[in-house]
Formats: sequence, C-alpha cells, structure tokens
Amino acid sequence: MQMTIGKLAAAGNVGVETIRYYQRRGLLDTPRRSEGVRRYGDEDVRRLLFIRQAQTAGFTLEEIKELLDLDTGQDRERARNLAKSRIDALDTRIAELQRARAALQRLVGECATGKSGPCPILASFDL
Amino acid sequence: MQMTIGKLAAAGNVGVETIRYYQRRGLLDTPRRSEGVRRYGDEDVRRLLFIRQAQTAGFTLEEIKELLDLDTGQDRERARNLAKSRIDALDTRIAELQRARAALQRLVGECATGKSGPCPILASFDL
DNA sequence: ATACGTTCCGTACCATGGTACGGAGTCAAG
DNA sequence: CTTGACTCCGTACCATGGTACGGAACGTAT
Repeated sequence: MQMTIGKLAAAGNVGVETIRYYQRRGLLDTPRRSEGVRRYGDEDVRRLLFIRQAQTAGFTLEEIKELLDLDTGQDRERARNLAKSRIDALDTRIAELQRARAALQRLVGECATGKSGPCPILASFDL
Repeated sequence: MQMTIGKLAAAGNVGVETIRYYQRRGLLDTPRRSEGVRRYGDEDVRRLLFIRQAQTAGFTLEEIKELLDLDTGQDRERARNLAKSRIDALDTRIAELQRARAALQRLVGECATGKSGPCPILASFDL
C-alpha cells in the first residue's frame, strides 16, 4: 500500500514532523521522489511502529537506530547483548516503579479521610 | 546535623549544581547565610531524597513541587488525586514495560544460536 | 597567615526528542 | 484549470532536567 508522508504519520500515530525528524536521525529512510512527492509503503509503517514500541521499552533513538541496522545485519551476538542489557534495565525499572506505586498507595491510605489537614506525603515515601 | 551544600549533595547522591537547580525551581529552599556560608539540615536531606524518589515514580519536577507544598498544606483531596492518577499512570507504564520485556525475551530466544546471520528484531516485537 | 578546597552566583551551554514556521511546489476534486 | 489541502525543506525554537564555567569570597587545617 503506497502512501504519502501524512498517511504514514497517521498510521504510526505521530506527526509529520516526527517522521521527518526520524529521517534526519537515520531511523527511517527518505524514499526517492516519484511524481514530485515521496511515497511510503508497509515496510515504513512496520519500522515506524517498531520505533515507537522500542521507545516504550526505553531504548533511545540512537539505540533504536542500531537495532534497525542489526535487523538485517549479521551480528547476532550484538543484538542479543543489546536485548539482554535492556531486559536487565527493564527489570530494575519495573521494580522501581512498583516500589513507587506501593509508596503512593500508602499515601492514599494515610491521607484517605477528610477533606482537609496535611497529608504525610514525604513520610509515605519510605526514605 | 548541619551541613554545607556539598554534603547535602553527597547525601542525596546528586551534584552541587543539581541542588542549586532545585533551589531555583523552588523545590528546595535557600537558607539564610550563617557565617558566610549557607547551612543545611536533616529536613533538607529528607526533601532531597523525596524529590529523587518522586522522580523515579515519574513525577515531573513541577508536580513534585506541588507535592512538597501539599505536604504541609490542607488540601487532602488534591494530594489524593495526584497520588491516584500517578498510580494509574504507573500501572499503565508497568504494563508497557512488561510487554516490552516479553518482546525482548522473545528476541533473545529467536536470536539465540550462532554468531552471525540476521536476527528478526522487528518481527520479535509484536506489532 | 597562607594555601587549598568549598561555596556563591550569574550566565551559558548541553542532550533528548521533538514541534513550529514559512514559502514554494504539487496533487486531486469539482 | 482553479482552489484548497498536502508535501517539501531548511532553519529555528521548545520543554525537561540538568551540567559547566569562572571569578570572588569564605573556611579550615597546617
């Protein structure tokens, strides 16, 4: 399915400017113009969706660029290592977020009743 | 325990410049100078540690400022609402990270053997 | 009391990930 | 074949959360 930049952007739920930004960063390529305007296909949509997914996984755009290059490259070991170290980082981060969630839950409990009076916000965070 | 800015920074595991930055942002106050140099106490350490904790919970510095003001304020409802909406955001985020983790685990599996040849990186992410 | 490390303060700069602007070109429907 | 929307491109600007610089004042150990 051929499309223009606007459709691609819509397909990835990003702005047109974001597509161009990714092109400048080397994450998406800039197709040759055909009939005055550039045309994009399904492969571009896949890459774009991958970029967004990888961002939510906490990869930086630099790292995502490397992953994209690796996808067609030959260095399996590098790919595995990137993935593994990101898994470790995710585990750490998930644990942090769960700890923070528990603190907030404690806060909500301790601050539950009434409409006024101070809440022990700092105290609810186990420092 | 009285201390200078350098000790405070060390206690919070941040740089001196970060303390000053938080002061400019209104997150920490700037004590009056006593004997030429400003002195900080345990309360400042608590606030600083709270700031870092709250950051890992995903609060922005603006929100953290509000939380700090709320800690001594009277608006329990506002405090609860901030906490609750952050809990929701955390649940969403934790789910995203777990999904990303699963994708990476899949990638490691599919890319497990051998030293070379392409890995199906994009394909491992369930797009 | 002198030297070395801190502190103080303003101002400038940085990285990341975009977002906005403006003028010219192009395309598709009526 | 004109009009309105979309594209192209370079360049500038933005928010967030810091980090660096540099000279003057201070403070503490020798």
